[in-house]
Amino acid sequence: MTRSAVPAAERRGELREKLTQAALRLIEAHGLAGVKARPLAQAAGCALGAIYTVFPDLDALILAVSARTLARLEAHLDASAIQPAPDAPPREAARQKLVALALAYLDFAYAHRAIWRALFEHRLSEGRAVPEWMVENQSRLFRRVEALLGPLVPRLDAAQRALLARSLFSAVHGQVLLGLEEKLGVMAFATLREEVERLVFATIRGLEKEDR
Amino acid sequence: MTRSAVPAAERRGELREKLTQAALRLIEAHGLAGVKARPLAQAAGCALGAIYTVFPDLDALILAVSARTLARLEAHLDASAIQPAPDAPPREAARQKLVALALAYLDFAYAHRAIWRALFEHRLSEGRAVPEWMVENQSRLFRRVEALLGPLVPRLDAAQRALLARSLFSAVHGQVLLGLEEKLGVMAFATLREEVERLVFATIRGLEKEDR
DNA sequence: CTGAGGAATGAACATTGTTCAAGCCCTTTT
DNA sequence: AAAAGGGCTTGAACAATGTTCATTCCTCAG
Repeated sequence: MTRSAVPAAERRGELREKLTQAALRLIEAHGLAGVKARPLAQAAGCALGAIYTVFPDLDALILAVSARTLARLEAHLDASAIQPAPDAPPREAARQKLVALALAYLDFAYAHRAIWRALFEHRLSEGRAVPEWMVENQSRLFRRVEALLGPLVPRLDAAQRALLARSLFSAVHGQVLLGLEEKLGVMAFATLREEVERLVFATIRGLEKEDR
Repeated sequence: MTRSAVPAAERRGELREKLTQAALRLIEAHGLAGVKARPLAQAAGCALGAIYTVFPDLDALILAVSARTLARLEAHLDASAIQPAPDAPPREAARQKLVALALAYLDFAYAHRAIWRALFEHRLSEGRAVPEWMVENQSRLFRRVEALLGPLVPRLDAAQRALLARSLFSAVHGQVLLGLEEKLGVMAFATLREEVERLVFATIRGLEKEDR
């Protein structure tokens, strides 16, 4: 049995951490395509082969970065949650919270463009399954929206609300995605922010009207 | 000067065509990552180096496929346009057309998943500009939406309508994107179709209400 | 018929991710 | 203290890939 001053398990953990950080910085600097084995090893100060002692392959490393990004995103959404006036009617409170959630999502994507993009750009090599903890993490985002829909569309049952939450999230995601894409022509961030707010609000109004 | 039975220019054109078709089939079979130089040459029945006599690199070839995909998409949208009852009020006609447009977009994406995805997955290597004909092609899609917004939000000026069209397109795009993504859990196509219809309709209603 | 010019070819190169035989270092044993 | 054992680390080597370019082959004017 080993009993060195620094246990093997801890050293492995440190290496994992250093590699994850290095990958994160590489993504921020050069996008997903910038994550290459040799620069990674260099940045983490380890041997080329050492990468493969803590990750089965680079895909797994990128997944680790994605997990961290999702955690950061959730923290950001929590921090950005607003507290409507206590005497506001529940409907109005839910509306405000929903708009604030969408804007917080946009803000995060804007502030951390590169790693946010990596979250969605990264496609696993053909035939590899997405780990279920990743699916679970994504579902949590949908559930945030779902929780706010109750007061707005009380006529819908839980299953329909879940679908609607997913749709709403997707719609906002699409706006953020194309809005931040330089490819389609630049758009001032402030303008994009207004557009997201406008569309979310309009959609809520429309949904409420139908539900009534 | 050359004057062979088959002029050089024509042979080049044929090769371009064969390579584009081969790339298209490869994308359909294995996604963007399936577009590799050697299989391409094999499929097109040409030498490896021949690829580089008609395309500067594989990126350009993929762009050629994308151009074709966009053309197909536009043709599909044209073919799917509906003609509302002639006595329907303009507002109602525009609503129906807008919903039909969104559904046609979804249908195309579903029917040609692989090449549709390729349209958006493909990122140019760092620092390369998107050709402006590509930007122009994308803008045409936005303008389709824009044209239908007139009767629905008459209070908005042209610039605001353009922004709104972009937002609407993005929202539908997001729904289609995440809806077809197996990653986030499967969703029956019929359900997705209903969801798109529901959200577009709700959004229109909400927008009209605000505009009134 | 011939040779010059240009076009096509695929071997060779550069850059990747990934593997694994070899060596190093730490622990245990004598 | 020395040596044997064994797991961990290492980076050279391999396979796959995009791209280039010296060579080859073809075409056709003379």
